[in-house]
Amino acid sequence: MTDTAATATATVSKSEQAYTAIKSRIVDGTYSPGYRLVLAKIAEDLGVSVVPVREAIRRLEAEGLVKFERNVGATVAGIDPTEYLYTMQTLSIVEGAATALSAPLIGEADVARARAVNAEMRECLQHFDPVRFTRLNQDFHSVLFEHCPNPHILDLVHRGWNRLASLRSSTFRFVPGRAHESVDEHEALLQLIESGASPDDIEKAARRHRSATLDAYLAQAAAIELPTPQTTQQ
Amino acid sequence: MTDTAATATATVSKSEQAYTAIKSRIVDGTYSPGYRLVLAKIAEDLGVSVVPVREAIRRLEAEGLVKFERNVGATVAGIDPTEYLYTMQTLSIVEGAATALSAPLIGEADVARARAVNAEMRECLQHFDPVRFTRLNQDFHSVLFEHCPNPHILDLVHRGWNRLASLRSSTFRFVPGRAHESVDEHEALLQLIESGASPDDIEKAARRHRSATLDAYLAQAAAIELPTPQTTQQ
DNA sequence: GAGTACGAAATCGTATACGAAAACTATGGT
DNA sequence: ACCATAGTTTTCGTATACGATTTCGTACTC
Repeated sequence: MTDTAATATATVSKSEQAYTAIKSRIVDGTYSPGYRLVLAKIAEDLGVSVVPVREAIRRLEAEGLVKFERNVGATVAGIDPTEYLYTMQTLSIVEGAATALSAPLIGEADVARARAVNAEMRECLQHFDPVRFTRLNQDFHSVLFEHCPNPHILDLVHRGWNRLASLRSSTFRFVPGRAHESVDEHEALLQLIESGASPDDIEKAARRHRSATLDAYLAQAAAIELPTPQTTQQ
Repeated sequence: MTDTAATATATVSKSEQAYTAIKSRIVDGTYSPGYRLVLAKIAEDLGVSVVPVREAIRRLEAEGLVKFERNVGATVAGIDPTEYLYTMQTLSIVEGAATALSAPLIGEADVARARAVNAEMRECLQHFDPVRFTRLNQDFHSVLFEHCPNPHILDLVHRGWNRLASLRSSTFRFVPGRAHESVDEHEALLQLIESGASPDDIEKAARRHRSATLDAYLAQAAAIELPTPQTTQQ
């Protein structure tokens, strides 16, 4: 592992290294929202100087994963219902488009794979395993949009998912009732694709699928009077 | 002017300065596609060192305005029919969504302003003034999406427009026949909005408006056997 | 006791410097 | 005449250093 990293180090710039390292730590939750990213500290951790770290952080800022304030420092972009709404809405749009554009390129093997994943998701509901459910959910949708022929749109989708991952979205999204609906909608989506439905219908369905998740969260958040908005600080 | 810049310098980081300066030079065409951005040279021009320039360029890379290659250097993102297609397709999606989300917030004053702009665009067609036409076109669409309540989507729209600007898109887009259609479609869009049409219909219309421009270009490009793909070099 | 002012510590921002990689040029061989 | 190769130049990549700014803690005043 360290070996692989070292080998890679030879061909990859340190700034790239830092970017990847920090990004994955944000996405996997090692650095959770609000966490203060002190340049010097990260630089030391990664065994590089501050310049590449700074550069990496600026790039992550552009992706919305990091919040950067002049002369103050960088923090992992915070959890905030409004941001969640923005992100989900944007994702519903770009993901819907990506799925529609992918649809004609999705083969039987892909559908079979997606079905297998969806079946596993059903199991997760039995054993109540939200973490695994969330991961599988990403796998499922990856199958749907991974063939998208427009790399710009695909990139936007990935950014959205990363954003959600960094927001530890499973805490948001795992509304049990909604999860059951979700797997049903997945099956419906697959059938729509299999049946060669129009891109427009597929797009609508994909979009609605995500919107529904957002709505479920909003409804719950309103009901429980927002347990999540632990505003800014870490 | 220099005065204003100097005053601003006091409160704005040099990296920010560099970012803004380079960005505007790309968007306004001072640095045209393929132009080589030599760090040291830009640094000298702006009176700063290479570090902030490098940072700025990395940020511009994230926005797709700059292409950056390890150990080789940065160039202004090139003109390339494929990229144009990707950008336009993406823009049609996000702009369509932005317009639909804005629509309920567009007031009579906005519509009037848009009409005035559109009238001017008609004039530009008489006097054949593509540059002004392009600028007005942006103004027109700004009215349509500027009220978009989702800043993420709005940001994506802006990035798309900047991208097109950097691609000197008027050379692409100003297909005379298409320009006439375009102003008509603008009027139709305004009427749709005035009549309180469903967001869905507005989105479709806005999206189609842009797709049609793309199609017109593609048709022309196919006909003239691509005069534009002056591939990479500057 | 609360609020303000001052000083120390932490952290950021950027210039400078130097090593490394790529691009270019010139020279020699076939 | 053309290709390969070695040397030179350009340009990038990053470490280090230091000044600037903010933050935090402490003491002082009202």
